[in-house]
Amino acid sequence: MTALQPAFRALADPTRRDILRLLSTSDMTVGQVAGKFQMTRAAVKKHLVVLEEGDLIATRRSGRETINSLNAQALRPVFDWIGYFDRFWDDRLSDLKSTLENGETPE
Amino acid sequence: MTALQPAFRALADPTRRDILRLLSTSDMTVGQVAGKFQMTRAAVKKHLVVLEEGDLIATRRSGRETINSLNAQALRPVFDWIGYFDRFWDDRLSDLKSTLENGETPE
DNA sequence: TTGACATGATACCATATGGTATCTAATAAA
DNA sequence: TTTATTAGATACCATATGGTATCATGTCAA
Repeated sequence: MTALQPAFRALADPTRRDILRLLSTSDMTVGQVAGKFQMTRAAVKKHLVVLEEGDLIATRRSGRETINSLNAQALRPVFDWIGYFDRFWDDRLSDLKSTLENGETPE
Repeated sequence: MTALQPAFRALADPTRRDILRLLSTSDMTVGQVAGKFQMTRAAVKKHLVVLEEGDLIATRRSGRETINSLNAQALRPVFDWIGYFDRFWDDRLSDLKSTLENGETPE
């Protein structure tokens, strides 16, 4: 079973969502990420920990620096969970998807 | 701009996500929803308020009952926000979508 | 070696959050 | 008209959360 909760929890904070966007442009050290926000490095670090708990980012050590990188794959289960509801949308993708999965050609 | 925050916040709690799933099967009164969970009606009511703040559910009064119904449309911006990252997934939908949006036919 | 720098860890604080218990108001039914 | 039912409002509580300040540690460079 996929642990959705830590990912959903991590996404609930706007700063953390901004961090994910940032990391989608390039990997960054803790200091580089912190430099983009109006809060202390410690606060940013805490957000990074929550993102890590949600498996939304990966970290690797390089000397005295810790490099944070996006793990977008972990967003997939969240995307799919929400995607369940697309059947209730007016402009939905489900018709398209099922059509293609059946090997048919859309009009 | 779409107010993503109240929706993301509402989705961060597992009980609230369960409530959304419940309401996707049928509209329910507060009491009916509460009957599905191991917590007081007051606690469930609080969750319903948060879901309402996120615009994820709509309510209408019928006599002394309040009927809650899913507003799946409000999940769309959340879905799209996460969908931004699909370009980083191995098995992504973006190629397919852009192809179709250009009126082309997938292979 | 010594100092500067990047990070991590910890203690602390105010507020938000998720829950309960309890009370009031409106409506349906006897 | 009573009485039971459904819901909303409020007070209260323990814990989680988002933030700060501060200190310890490892690593790079002079």
